[in-house]
Amino acid sequence: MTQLLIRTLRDAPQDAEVESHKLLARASYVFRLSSGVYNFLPLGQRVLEKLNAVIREHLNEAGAQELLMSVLQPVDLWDESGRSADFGGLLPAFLVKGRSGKYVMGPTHEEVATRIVSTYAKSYKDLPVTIYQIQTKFRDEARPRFGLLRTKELIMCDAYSFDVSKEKMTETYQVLRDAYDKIFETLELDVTAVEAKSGAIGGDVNHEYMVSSPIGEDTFVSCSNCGYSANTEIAKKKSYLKEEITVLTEKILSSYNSLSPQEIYTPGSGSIDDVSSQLDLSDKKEQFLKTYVLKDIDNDNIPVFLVVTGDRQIKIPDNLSPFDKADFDEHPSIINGFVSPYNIDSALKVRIICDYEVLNVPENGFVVGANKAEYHVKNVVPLKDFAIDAFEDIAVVNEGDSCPNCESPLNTVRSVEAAHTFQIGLKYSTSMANAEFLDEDGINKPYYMGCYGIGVSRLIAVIAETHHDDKGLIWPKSVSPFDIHIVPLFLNKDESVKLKAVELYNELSQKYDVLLDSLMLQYALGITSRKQFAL
RNA sequence: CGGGGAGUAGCGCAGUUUGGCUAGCGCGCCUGCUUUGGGAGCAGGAGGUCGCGGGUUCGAAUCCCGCUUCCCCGACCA
Repeated sequence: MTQLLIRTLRDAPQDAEVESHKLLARASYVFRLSSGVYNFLPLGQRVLEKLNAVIREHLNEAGAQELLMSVLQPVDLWDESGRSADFGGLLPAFLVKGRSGKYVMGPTHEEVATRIVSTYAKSYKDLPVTIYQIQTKFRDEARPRFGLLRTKELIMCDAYSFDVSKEKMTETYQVLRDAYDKIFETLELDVTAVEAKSGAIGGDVNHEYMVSSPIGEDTFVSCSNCGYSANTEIAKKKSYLKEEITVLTEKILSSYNSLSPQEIYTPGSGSIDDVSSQLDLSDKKEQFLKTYVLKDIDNDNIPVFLVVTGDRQIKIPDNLSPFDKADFDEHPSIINGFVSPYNIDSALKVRIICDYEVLNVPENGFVVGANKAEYHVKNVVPLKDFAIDAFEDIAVVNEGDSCPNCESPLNTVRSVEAAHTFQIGLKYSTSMANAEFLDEDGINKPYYMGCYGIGVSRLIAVIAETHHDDKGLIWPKSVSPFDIHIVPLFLNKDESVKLKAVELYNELSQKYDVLLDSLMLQYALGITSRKQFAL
């Protein structure tokens, strides 16, 4: 007989906003101790263990070996790989100062994994090797939110592969991705693997495993025709060839001769939203040009204007960094809020890059900033009224844009990132000491690495988010805390009921996870739903 | 870090504007009796530094000052 620590709530805690958090809190799966810090109650722990079992099964099948790395990692290790700097002085990690030495509470384990494998796998005969662990990670999130979806302390399954060559790394990568596919299939989650930004992990090829959800923090695009899919952070849209640009340029230059730029007074309107509503054109933001001011950190910090149509946002290229206040102070002719590629101060050295969409000039030209406080300019035609140094695909893809491969319209899907896999190549093996193996030709070579992460605690929220109805949670069979719930009735009237219930429990629990409910023996069936784990 | 909202019993809330009886209500919890096919009824009961500190006042959940925690939007996001 069980005495499960459960206290279901009719009302969700006031601080629970998203459905998964409400359901998991109301049904006693998780308990929030502090912002972004969650505790798993007995029911939640059972789900976690089931999830882990699914993950282990498929990773083991893929030849990965489970181990357990330390939470504490010496800061020296991060200095060695160069990532203390990447992470802005380790700010996003929790720092711990011991009696001797400084540590981070592991936000991720590439360095440790590299150190371990490079100690034990020194010969090409030892490779490939893939290690993994399921462990709590610590990330000092600027803003934890959405319940278990973004937390400071999270449970993750992270795997690291080590190969002798790029080709072998690619093969291993595929093996692990196949395992991931099986894991998500078992969990009854509909995931889409998309191309994504590698961020501070590093490497070129990487995939995010996205689960469609209206509360997702990410958006990816997908092409139903050719299958192209990518996170909007890096997604491409149709680009134009040089010849096409030439043709369009000539067309623009010959078609807009009657237009001439005209200054308009737009007090207080320093954003596209403001100015478009002031001009009564808030549903026609594509007729505006938005200019982002950045600096080229590889090239003497010269200003770069990224120009997109007003309905779009930009993807910031790696070599550019946004202007801060000091930068604006240094360039007084660049007026924040009214910046424009038109009528630039002649003394200013600036590079102007336009998105391809800027070639789609509206009938009356664009409305742009005037490079003068409180003013904009209308009837401005690119190429005619201002010069452009280059056209590039710098705008974030919008719904309906053309696919870069097949030009079909792209869909955008809001989503939650459930997992992320990376081919990181030589990043750690070349930056860290002795991260080499002896190859069959007698030469020491760096490992080709891959890294793979599944957000285990986040998955619980993702599953809850996608597997429920208006009455409560409906777990996939593979992770349900119990398979069978026995509720004996009329216990106090008939002793044989109890005997029978126990007998049934003993029999069924040979093969299933059974909950024999002793907490409500004197109650009618009606009240049992009070303690249903599905709530 | 910028903007907005909130903190009163385990959970959800009222009371605060206009200071004044012993700080209330629903759910949950405990005891007893009754009830037994869809979140039981009746009776009795336990449980509160009104987020924290200071101030004003005869008197503060309520007014003033400071702090703190939590949530949301944004920035950020390995």
